[in-house]
Amino acid sequence: MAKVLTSKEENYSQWYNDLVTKADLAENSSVRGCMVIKPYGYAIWEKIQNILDTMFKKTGHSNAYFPLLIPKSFFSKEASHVEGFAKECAIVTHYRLKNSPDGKGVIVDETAKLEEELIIRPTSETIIWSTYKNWIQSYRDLPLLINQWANIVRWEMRTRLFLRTSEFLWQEGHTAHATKEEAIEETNKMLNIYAEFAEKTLGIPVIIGKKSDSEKFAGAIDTYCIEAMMLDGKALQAGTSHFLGQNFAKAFDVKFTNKEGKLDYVWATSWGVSTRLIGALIMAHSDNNGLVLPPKIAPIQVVIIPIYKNEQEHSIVLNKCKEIKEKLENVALTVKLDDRDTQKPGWKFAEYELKGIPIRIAVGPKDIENGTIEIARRDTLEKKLIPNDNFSENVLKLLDDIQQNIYNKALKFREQHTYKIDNYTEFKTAIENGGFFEAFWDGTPETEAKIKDETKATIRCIPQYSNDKEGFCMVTGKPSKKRVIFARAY
RNA sequence: CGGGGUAUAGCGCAGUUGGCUAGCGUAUCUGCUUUGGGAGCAGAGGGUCGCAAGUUCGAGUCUUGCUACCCCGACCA
Repeated sequence: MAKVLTSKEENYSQWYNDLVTKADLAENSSVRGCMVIKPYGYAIWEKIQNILDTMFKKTGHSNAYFPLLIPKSFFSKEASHVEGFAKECAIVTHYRLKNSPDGKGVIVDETAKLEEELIIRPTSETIIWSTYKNWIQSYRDLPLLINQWANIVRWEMRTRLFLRTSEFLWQEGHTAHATKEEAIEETNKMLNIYAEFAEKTLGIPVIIGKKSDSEKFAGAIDTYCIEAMMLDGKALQAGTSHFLGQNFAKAFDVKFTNKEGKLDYVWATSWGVSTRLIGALIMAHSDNNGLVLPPKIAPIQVVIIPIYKNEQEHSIVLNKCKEIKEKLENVALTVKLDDRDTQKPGWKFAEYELKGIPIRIAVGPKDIENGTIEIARRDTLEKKLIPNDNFSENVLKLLDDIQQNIYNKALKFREQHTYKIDNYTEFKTAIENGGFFEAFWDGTPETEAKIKDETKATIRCIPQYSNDKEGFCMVTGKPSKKRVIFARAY
């Protein structure tokens, strides 16, 4: 087979870039740092949207849409929020262009300067909370459970397709509650939804935990996250959920009358996942032949390729393929029949492997004669012949197997690259090869900064679930309540 | 914003001490043969050599300036 991808052993980042472009997921645009998401990549995003959206609706959330542009003054209302985002905001200053005097193109019309400059949203807390102020008066208006699917802009220094781009797509949930407990419960609920989605649908095992103060969202009391391990041993934050306390309610004066008739500030949460999940999907499962997609997220689950020598064989084989397609569609699978005669079967095999289609079915004259079909699975690259009657059940079962196998493989990989470590000198060496390191930390920002400075590793999260006893910080030797996860991260 | 690199056909690249008609692979188009793992042969089309100025009889090649992009840092989901 012709080699189209750089192997991931040879150059991991190049492998990733090759994969994204060759599998036709996305490409760089003429705007620096912004990507064009191509139809196949966007189809994956649509699957992510559909499945998550259903989960949000089931838990009582509704979608709404807030503006792209936010008055600059809104930003200064919550101190740590401004500080966190100020350095990466795009600003709209004018509203009109005019013909350039030299006749070459257009220039900004300086007379059309905005009274108040507008910020292109890097996140929507401020515009949303300024709106919620008018929506909430009484405990009867609560909880307010809103989500929006949107694009946002953060002016990034260095970008990579899906993992970090200046503009990206995401969903952001913003909820308001009458009590602290209820808001905390919401924060956890959404975090668990993300974890379930990552594991069950994307086949990516995640560690659920809490961020240290330095990694916290600007404006949050607590930030929780799910962290996944990529195939190079680096960590990727796959979703976040924030308990915002009353910070934004106070900043935007959102008060309600409680059951006792007293005025109080509401309690808030926000939570989000982005197109970065597509990057996670790629780097969690793929191999040197291309993308490997879990069946539940694959835009096409089964591809059928007819094989024939002449027109007569073609019509017989094609009829069989159509019959197979129909049967599989009857059991709710998404199936593509690739009957193009402009490409040869071998070319198609390689192409659909590159694109990560979970199952490939090939039908040729020999199969018709023997009453079989050839079925190949993408995750293991195994091929086998199965009887051509009653194959639907086989296919369904195989898809389940693939989904499970992809998850198991990723989990095993993470376990093999997760280490308990108590000695900082050993840590400094070991971190070079990637992986997650469970280590005791004294809980101080100083120690955290020292480790980051010396090793580029950060605390990915303080895990929610662990059965560790207390110990001593690997750097300072001070007492520590539990182990935290250190890793280098995307 | 620092340090390094690149810019030649859609994509990936070569082009020597300046030398006359700018080439290779791949993709594209046409025809024939092929079709169970990225087909073969024959032919064809496709270029402001990043932009601007300079040196020269002559510049893809040398000089200067500019611009864009990539990689490594700082910043970040």
